[in-house]
Amino acid sequence: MVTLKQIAEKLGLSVTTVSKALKEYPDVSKKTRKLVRETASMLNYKPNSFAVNLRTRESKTIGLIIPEIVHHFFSNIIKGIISQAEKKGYLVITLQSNESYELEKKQIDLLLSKRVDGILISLANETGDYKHLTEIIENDTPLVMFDKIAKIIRCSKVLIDDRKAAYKATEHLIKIGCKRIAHFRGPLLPQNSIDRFLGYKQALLDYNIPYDASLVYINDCVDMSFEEGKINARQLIKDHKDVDGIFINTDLVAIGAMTEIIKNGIKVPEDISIVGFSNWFMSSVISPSLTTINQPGFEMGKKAFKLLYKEIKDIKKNKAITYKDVVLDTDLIIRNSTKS
Amino acid sequence: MVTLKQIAEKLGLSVTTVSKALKEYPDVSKKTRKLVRETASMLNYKPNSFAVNLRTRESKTIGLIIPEIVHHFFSNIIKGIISQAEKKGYLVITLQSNESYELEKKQIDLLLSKRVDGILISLANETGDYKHLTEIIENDTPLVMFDKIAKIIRCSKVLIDDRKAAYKATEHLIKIGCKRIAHFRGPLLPQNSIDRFLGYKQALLDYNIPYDASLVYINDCVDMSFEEGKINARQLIKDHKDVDGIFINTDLVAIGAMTEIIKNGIKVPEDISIVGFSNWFMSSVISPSLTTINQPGFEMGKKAFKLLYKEIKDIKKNKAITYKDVVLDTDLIIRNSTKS
DNA sequence: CGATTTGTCGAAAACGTTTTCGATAAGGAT
DNA sequence: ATCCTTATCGAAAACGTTTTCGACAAATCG
Repeated sequence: MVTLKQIAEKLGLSVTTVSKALKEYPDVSKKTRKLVRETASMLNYKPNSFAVNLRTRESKTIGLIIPEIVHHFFSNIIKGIISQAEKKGYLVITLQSNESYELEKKQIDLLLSKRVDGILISLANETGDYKHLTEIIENDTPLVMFDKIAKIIRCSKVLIDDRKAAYKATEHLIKIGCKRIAHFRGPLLPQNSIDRFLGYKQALLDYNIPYDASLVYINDCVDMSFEEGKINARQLIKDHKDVDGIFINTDLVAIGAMTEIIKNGIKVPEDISIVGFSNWFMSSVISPSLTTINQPGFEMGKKAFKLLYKEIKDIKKNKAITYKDVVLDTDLIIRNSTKS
Repeated sequence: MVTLKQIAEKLGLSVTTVSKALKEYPDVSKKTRKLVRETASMLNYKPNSFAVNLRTRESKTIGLIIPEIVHHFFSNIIKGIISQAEKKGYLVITLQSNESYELEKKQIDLLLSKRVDGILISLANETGDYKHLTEIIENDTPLVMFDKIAKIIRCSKVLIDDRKAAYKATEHLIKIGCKRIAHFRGPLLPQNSIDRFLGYKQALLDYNIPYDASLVYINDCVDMSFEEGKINARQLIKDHKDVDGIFINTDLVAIGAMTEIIKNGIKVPEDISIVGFSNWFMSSVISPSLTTINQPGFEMGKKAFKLLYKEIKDIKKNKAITYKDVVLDTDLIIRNSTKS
């Protein structure tokens, strides 16, 4: 590996001058600059980033912690983050918390000890304690949370308006004539679940439909799976013969529920209309195609990185950083699982 | 940030001794070791990884280049890689080539200049020239290719037996009684396409079914999309009224084709049986569910990292590295898009 | 012509580790 | 007493950059 020193010796210059020549310093003549440039590219010189990191105290690398990589929404976010980071010359170290609080903690420690320039995180469902997050901030490492956030933590956040989205979804069911609308809300803890539930409830309220707690199905297992949808659907069919609409937390669960419902001879959307959440690709492909809420994953990733980038720059300039909450809007995508 | 020097001064020791005490060197007394340990953890000391990297010439970080992140198979691979890397104390920098040769080249440059300890790559479809790959090897950076590989390059590879898998798929169609079997092979270049095509052809040969080139549909656009399947299917229906089976390069395309076929009043699997490739999650969920080939993405990722890890260790010990080709087996998953 | 500015360069410190090689003292053996 | 081992520590070099500060010559100015 060729170093500055080698170039310097070859040209009879000092390391200082060579370094300066390569970085547009004004106090080196055009002639030597050209000379240095040429031999550097001739020898295929690449600055040793370890040394640069040590000297400049930054690594041009950020950390990303996500609950689950194999997930249409999240992988879109990852893609958005990486694409934006690359534009600004940053690399992304990705870790998966597997929805585990313990892992999340360990991984934050790992990233901090690697001295990444900033951290992007979407919280695990399990996470209820935030000491590990405040540790990031105390470490003066910029932090931006997205999607699964903790409201208490003082940092920038980018999220979608789950409440509004759930409201839209439920409102749609109401407007097409549903009277008894169930809700599969998934786990209890995460803010997303709560907000979606609140949106659902608000819509019922606004349209004078009585709220019935027995129509809300909770699943506290960690992963929101296809099976979960089936189980809930089976239970729902048994419990409530009169349900004519369901708003479901996730497309995957919705698809599970829909297949189970259809298997039981109930027609979708004629007997029961279903609205999902996330707009997974497959939702447009199954039959009947699923009415759902589109979450802009790619945009969310891009935005999250942009916020982080700004904080990194601000911290370097010793400017006070201002925390922003960015709320991305969602679209209701009407397909064939809801009657028209 | 607390450094070795600060601990040393606080205890009236030298930096050397502190460093040794923290790393189980034998020439430091148990008493001082304990003392150093305690104050280090009290002060929340974390070694500056920039300095460690510079000194030890390794970053405990590897690079990963993948054509497309938002993809069930690939994101499973990523997950496998990251999970295995984490076990060994390695972090993963992920980049996406977007199926572009130029980007791929740039990203390899980026990773090399970051001095990652090794590189894992799945080639872009566009890539036909391999100079950037040999550059990695000349750089003494371990390289392992997976899935989309270049046979000529001397490095370890992990791949699935596309040929055998395609053979299995085609054989299945033959055994259930199909006589005129079409093949949507996707783009021309990548080895996967070629091998799958060869497997298809071999199966026909072995079962004495004449090969008809007009039954093979090629798509040279870069992304294998849902639309592509529809277009091909439309063409196929027009060209050949007698086709009773299709083996399709990718589940996504297969699903596109299937919806188009059904839309045209042709019954699946009664009139035409369809076999896909990849076992995307959604394939089990659509109706009719899709018979397909299961690609073990997670295992592939794990295996790829394991190979890379071994090479990294061997290079450090100056041991000669031996290149391995690992072939992972696939399963035919029979569902409802093929008659029984 | 002396004084000052401008244009080029290099010495040296610093970033925080790791590791080699001695140094010293204490203890044991002879 | 001398010699050798053993245990414990530290000085110093090295990794390869970046950046500050000063040195020197040449050019400009009054």
